[in-house]
Amino acid sequence: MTRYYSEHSKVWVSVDCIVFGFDQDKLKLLIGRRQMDPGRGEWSLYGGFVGPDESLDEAANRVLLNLTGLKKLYMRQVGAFGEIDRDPGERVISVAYCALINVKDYDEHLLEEHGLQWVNLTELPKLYSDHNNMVSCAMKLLKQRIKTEPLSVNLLPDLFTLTQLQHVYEAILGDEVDKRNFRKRIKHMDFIEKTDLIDKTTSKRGAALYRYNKRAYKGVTP
Amino acid sequence: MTRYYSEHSKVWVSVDCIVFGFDQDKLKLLIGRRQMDPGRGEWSLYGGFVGPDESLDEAANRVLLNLTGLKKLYMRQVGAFGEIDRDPGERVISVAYCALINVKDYDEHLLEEHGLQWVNLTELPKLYSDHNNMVSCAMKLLKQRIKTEPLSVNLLPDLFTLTQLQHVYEAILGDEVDKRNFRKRIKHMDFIEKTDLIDKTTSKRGAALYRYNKRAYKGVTP
DNA sequence: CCAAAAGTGTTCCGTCTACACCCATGG
DNA sequence: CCATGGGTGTAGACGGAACACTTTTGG
Repeated sequence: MTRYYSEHSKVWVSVDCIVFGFDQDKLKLLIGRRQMDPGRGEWSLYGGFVGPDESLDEAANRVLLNLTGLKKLYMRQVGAFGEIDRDPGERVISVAYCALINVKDYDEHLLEEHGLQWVNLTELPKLYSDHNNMVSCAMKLLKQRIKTEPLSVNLLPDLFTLTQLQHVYEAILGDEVDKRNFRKRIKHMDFIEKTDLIDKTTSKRGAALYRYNKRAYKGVTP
Repeated sequence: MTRYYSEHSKVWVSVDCIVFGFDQDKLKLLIGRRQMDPGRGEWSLYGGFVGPDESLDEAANRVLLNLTGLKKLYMRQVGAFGEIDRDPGERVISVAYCALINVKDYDEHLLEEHGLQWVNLTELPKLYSDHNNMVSCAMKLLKQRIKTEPLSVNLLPDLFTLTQLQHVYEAILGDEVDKRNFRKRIKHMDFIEKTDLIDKTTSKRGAALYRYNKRAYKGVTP
């Protein structure tokens, strides 16, 4: 089995998932209390070791499926983190992935089952190991990508109002956006289409519901 | 030693270096014939395994130092590549790094010593494993970053003419750039400063030499 | 009838783009 | 004196930013 590279040493490789959600006009992060040593009880991203028979992407998908019950999430690699002492226990290299999900899709009882919480990104506690660093790298990516990719729809239900969509932009960019300019920009995006449906829950007048049309998206997928 | 994670399996982790150079108005890549099995003799990026006592960045720096004799190169992580069968020999996860160097700084006899060649990026052969894929990921990054970072100066000598600089942009973007607009843009960049020196080797009239002023660079360093 | 959110256009300014000619000089 | 690469300015297009009022209706 060890035919070629046996003189070199192996290391543990893990994946850590940065799961962003959106609720109450805020960006949230899914974190939990670490359930193993070392660092048991510390706030931490959810992760897992990469097995011998799965690729990095597969490992990340497995962890995310386990965590959310959802397949086919929006998921992107953030990067590899390999400082020698990043993990207090052993030498572990970790590849961070970020995922975007709609908090409402998230099965509430999974929170308890895994001891997880949605926390506001602005109120993030100190996390285990270098996880805070991973989160800020992921945020940088997000801010860049939201300009070119229709990321935002991954954080919303299938049908959403333009006001909701605007709140997602504002939460990611950390800045206010002009409503009229925003709506003008959205009009030019073919992959966000108006439906005939109206949402009456948030206002007396009612707001038009929009939908993401994946097929119409002709963007770069880097 | 194996205190915490012993029930999980380890994998080999390597770093692969995508070394870009610039010469004769073309972007070049440093590749060599692979000197070990499997794949001995195939064109390949230069890489190495990550040792137990070095971080990923340290491993990449070690490989690059070994390869170029140069420290303090411009170097950035491209990403982790972890398909299960990406390496024909064994399961190896590789983290790709890209570096930019000035071909003229490169010690020619290292080429022979390592069996390396500078090849035009446009004439890249099939490389070992998924190295072609790594190269195209690195190119994408480069194209993005050249818009916000003064990457280009890493590919040139300490003193350079604006025409040379323009050729670097053109090579990276793969497109022609208008000379007047380009020079206008450069004027606004404080970190590229004119010197009193004149280069007479490329034209009869002579061209002003410019220099990169690192201290004046107040950009994002992501 | 009024509070609360939805919806809608215009103007201005800065940035990017297209474009063509003169300059200096070595050979 | 001429071929070669170096160097310069202006006008129009385009996109982003600032900005305020009307509409609808549940309570």
